[in-house]
Amino acid sequence: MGGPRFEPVRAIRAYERVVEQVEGAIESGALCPGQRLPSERELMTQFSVSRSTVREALRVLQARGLVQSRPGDPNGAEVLPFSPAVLHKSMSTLARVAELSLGELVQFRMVLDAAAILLAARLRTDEQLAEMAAAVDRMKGAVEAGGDAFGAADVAFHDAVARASGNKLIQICTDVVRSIVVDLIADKIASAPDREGLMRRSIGHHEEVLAAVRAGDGPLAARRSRESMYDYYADYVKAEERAALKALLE
Amino acid sequence: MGGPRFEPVRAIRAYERVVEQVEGAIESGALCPGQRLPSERELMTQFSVSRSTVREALRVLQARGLVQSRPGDPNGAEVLPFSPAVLHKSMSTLARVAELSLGELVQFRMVLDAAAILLAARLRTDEQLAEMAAAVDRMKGAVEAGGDAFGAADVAFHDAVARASGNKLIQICTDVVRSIVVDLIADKIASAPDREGLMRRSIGHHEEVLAAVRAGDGPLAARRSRESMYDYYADYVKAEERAALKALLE
DNA sequence: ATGCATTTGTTCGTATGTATC
DNA sequence: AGATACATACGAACAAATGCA
Repeated sequence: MGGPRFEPVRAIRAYERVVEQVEGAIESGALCPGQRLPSERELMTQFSVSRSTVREALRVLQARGLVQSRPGDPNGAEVLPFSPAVLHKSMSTLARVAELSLGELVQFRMVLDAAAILLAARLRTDEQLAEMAAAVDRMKGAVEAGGDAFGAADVAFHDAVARASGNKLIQICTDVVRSIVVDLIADKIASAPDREGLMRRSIGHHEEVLAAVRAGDGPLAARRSRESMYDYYADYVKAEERAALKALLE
Repeated sequence: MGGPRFEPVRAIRAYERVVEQVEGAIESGALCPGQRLPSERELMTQFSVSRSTVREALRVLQARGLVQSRPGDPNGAEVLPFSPAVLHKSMSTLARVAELSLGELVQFRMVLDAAAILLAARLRTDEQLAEMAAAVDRMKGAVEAGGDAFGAADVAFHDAVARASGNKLIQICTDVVRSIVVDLIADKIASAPDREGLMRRSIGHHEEVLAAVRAGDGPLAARRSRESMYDYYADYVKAEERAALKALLE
């Protein structure tokens, strides 16, 4: 019994090996953001493959957000710093293709934002607290000025909170999911009947959260954050999904 | 003031337009998983571009996990059902390139797993509860049998919980982050001094969580889940990061 | 500011291995 | 087994864009 366990030999495409090598060089740090890859013609001699193969590999690397090539650039493709754009893209298609409901997305935001705020309440610096307060002030100013900059100020607040949480993964994921949710219902928000009232109530919620963060009361800040999010989005969530959201409000 | 706001005209590559059209057809539902794209030669006539351009577009679509092409297949590329593989890939590179620390990953798991368990405690069916109990039983059996199947049973438990949460996004993200964490420290776990003791203590934690789920006490289940995860992973996290983890234990 | 050389974007033709009928 | 259609891969060529002398 037993015998040697042979791996099934799946045909590795030529371009895949090129991708693997370049990807490995980037992830190992041998290639740093800002550095340039050799030109396509140079790469084809180094890997001894054709130009078409090199180009297919470069397209894949570009789709993964690792490199970027511009036409005519004598320096070759540029190695990019990490950006959550690819993560954003794959989560967006996940939301569409895997049929994520708005309720699931909002619920995810309630979980992650509350966690970020709980951590921020305990780990924040005074400077970060000032950023949050400034964002809330800008939200107030936006209401007076007609509400155009309200969304941006709201994003700034949540981003300041996410950064203060000290967890880059939380920061990136909250940002990605927030923008997806906003995309889904931007039109509905814009055409809401009592838009100014919604904004004022949202500001009140944010001030309550901010006060709890200032006081260092993480659990209270988290609870208020969940309530605020529920209050703001519940109307747009299908009725049968609201129960799942309420389950987070204890 | 104000004038017409012109968009910067970025040169759209030919392959990008092919990608956009096919991607749109898939996301709009015009192309369903299992269906086949036209052959490359057919696509080049339909889009009136060359073969290479079609191929580069197909590479990008493949990198995004939307289609898959096999050599010699008379039917052309296959439209794939959504898989979190791309999400997994981009989060993995995020973990490496953006220098996510183990502490951040574990903290993220503590947040998401606790949320999943809180929801599961309130929304689970009896059948799902039985699945969780069965998984814990298998963990026990694995310890007797030498610990080989312990990890798989542990995964099965957390997967059952995530499914019972009713939130596909939570389910996918917990799975992705769990596998990344496990990859990072699989060797350290395997060579732990008192491996059997670790497993037994982990089983005890899982039983406590399961009891709280059975009793429908979500907050208790969530707290026990966070404690369990902290207890299991804290040793592998850098000392200066442990404070951030403890902030979640209130 | 103007060419010039080089690079990428794109096209076309061809050869090869492979899967299906 | 053979024919057909396919994907893979190579190579040569031209246009557009870029950087540099």
